[in-house]
Amino acid sequence: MIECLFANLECRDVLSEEEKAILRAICCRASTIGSGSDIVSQGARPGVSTLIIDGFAARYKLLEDGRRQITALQIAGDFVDLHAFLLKTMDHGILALSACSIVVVDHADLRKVTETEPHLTRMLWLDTLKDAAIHREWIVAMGRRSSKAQLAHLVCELFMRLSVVGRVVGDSFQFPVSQTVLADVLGMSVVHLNKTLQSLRGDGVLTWANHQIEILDWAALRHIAEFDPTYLNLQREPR
Amino acid sequence: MIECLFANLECRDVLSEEEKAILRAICCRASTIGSGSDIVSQGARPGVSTLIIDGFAARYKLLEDGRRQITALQIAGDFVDLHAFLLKTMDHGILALSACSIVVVDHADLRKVTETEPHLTRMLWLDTLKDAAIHREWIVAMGRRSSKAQLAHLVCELFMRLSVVGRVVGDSFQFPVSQTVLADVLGMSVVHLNKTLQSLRGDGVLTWANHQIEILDWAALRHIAEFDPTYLNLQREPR
DNA sequence: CGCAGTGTTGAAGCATATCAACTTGGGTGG
DNA sequence: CCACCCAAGTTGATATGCTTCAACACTGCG
Repeated sequence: MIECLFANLECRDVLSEEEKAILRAICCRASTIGSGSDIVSQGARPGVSTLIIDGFAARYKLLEDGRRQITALQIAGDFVDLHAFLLKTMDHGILALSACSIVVVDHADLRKVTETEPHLTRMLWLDTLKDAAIHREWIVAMGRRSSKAQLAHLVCELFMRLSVVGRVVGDSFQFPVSQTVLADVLGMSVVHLNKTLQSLRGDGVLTWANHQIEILDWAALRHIAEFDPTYLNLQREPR
Repeated sequence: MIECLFANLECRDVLSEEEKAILRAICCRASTIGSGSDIVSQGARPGVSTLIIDGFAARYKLLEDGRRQITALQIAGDFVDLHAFLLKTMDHGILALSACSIVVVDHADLRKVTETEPHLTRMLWLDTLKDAAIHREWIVAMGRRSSKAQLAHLVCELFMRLSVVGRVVGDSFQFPVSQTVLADVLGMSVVHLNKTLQSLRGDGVLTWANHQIEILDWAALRHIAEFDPTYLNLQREPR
C-alpha cells in the first residue's frame, strides 16, 4: 500500500524493517478523493497529514482576482501536507488533479515518531526539504528560463520523480492534467503554453496526447531544459 | 550572540532555557564573511551548517549563459544552510550580499540534537518549512503578480521578517543590496526593476535611498502587494 | 442532439527585455 | 588636491515574448 513512500525514502537512505513497520502502523486510514476536489483547503488546520498513494495533486494559491498559481505538483509517494504537522495553519490549498488514493496519518502519531524515532524523523524532514529544493528549481525556471526551457525542465523533473515510484513505462508516463492546469503550474497563459508545447512537439522531443507524455529524445529535452537532477537528491547515503 | 535565532524561533513556539542552552553550546564558532563572497558554494558537501547573526545573504543558482536567479534572501536569525545537514550536497550556492557575521554548527551536533531533543528538532524542522513557505509565495509572485505587486510583496515580506529580529527602526530598514541583485531576486531585468521601483516611489508608498528602505504608506503597499502574512507563520503555538 | 470542457489558431496590444547612452558619487592614483 | 575611473542608477528607443480576445474544432456526455 505505502510502498511508494518507501520507494521515495529508500532512494535517499536505507530504511530498517522496524521503521517500515512503524510507517505502516501509522498510515492507517485510506480513502480516495475525486478529481477536482480539495484534499486540504486553504486556511484549514488539519489534525492529520496526507500521503498520496496514487494520482496527482497540486498545491495552489488564489489571487483576489481569481487567478491561480500552482506551487507544487505532488505524485504517488509524496507526503503532501506533512508540513501542516508543524505549520499548523494551511497557507495554501491542495487539490486533487486526478482521482487520488490517499492515506492519512494523525499528527499525534507523527509527534510520537519525532519523540522516539530520530532517524525516521530525519527522513521525513528530508522529504520536506526535497519539496523545498523543487520549489527553488521552479523559481529559477520561472525567473530566468525561457518558456520552452521551463516546460522542458518540468517534464524532465516529472519523469525522474515518477520513475522513482515506478510510474514510468518505457519513455512514457501518465499525466492526467489539462493545459489550463499546466498553465497555472508554469505561470503562463493557456494560449502561450499551448504554443510552447507545440514548439517542443515540433522539435520532436516529446509527444503529449490522451493524458500521456512520451519522451522521444531525452538528450535533446535535457539540453533544452539545462536539466541537472542534483536538486532531487536521488543519492542513497546516511542521513 | 544568537539572540536573533531565539527571536526567530520564539515567535513560533516557546523555547525552554535548556533548549536555548543547547543551541548556545553547539553554535560555537563565529566568523565574518566579506560582502560578495560565497558562504557555501554550489556542489559543496559542508560538514557544518551556517547561522546568520547579522547581514544579508542569498541563495542562488547560475544558468549556463551566466544569468543568475536568487531563490531566497536570508537575514539575521536565519539558519541559512540547515538543509545541508540532510541534503548533504549543495545544489545551489549561498552568497553574502553584505558583510555577514555568522556562526557555524557541526552536523554531528545537529544530529545529536535530533537524537535527544525532539521539540528542538521540530523547531529546526519548522524553520526549514518556513523557508519553503516563502519559496511558494515567491512562486506565486513570479507567476501571477504584476512586477509592481511582486516588488511590493517582497518589501512587505522583508519588513515583517526583519521586524521579528529587531532590524526595523520605525518604518525603515537597512537593505544593502544593489538593483542588479534585486533584479536577480525578482527574475527581471535591471532596467525594468528600476522603472517598477520608480512607479512605487511615484505612488508615495516607499522610499529607497542609501541602502535603506522606508515605508511611507503601509496600507497602500500591502494593498498593492495583496500581502497576507499567514505564510510566515508568526503564530506562537505548540509545535 | 445539444452542450460543456478542452485544445488550437490568428490577431492585436501590452509588458518586459535588450541596447545604448548619460549621470552620479565614491574611491584612487597621479 | 585634482583627475580619472568604475560601479551603480537612470533614461529613452526599439524589439520581442507573452497576454488577451475571439473564433472554431473536437470530444465525451447528458
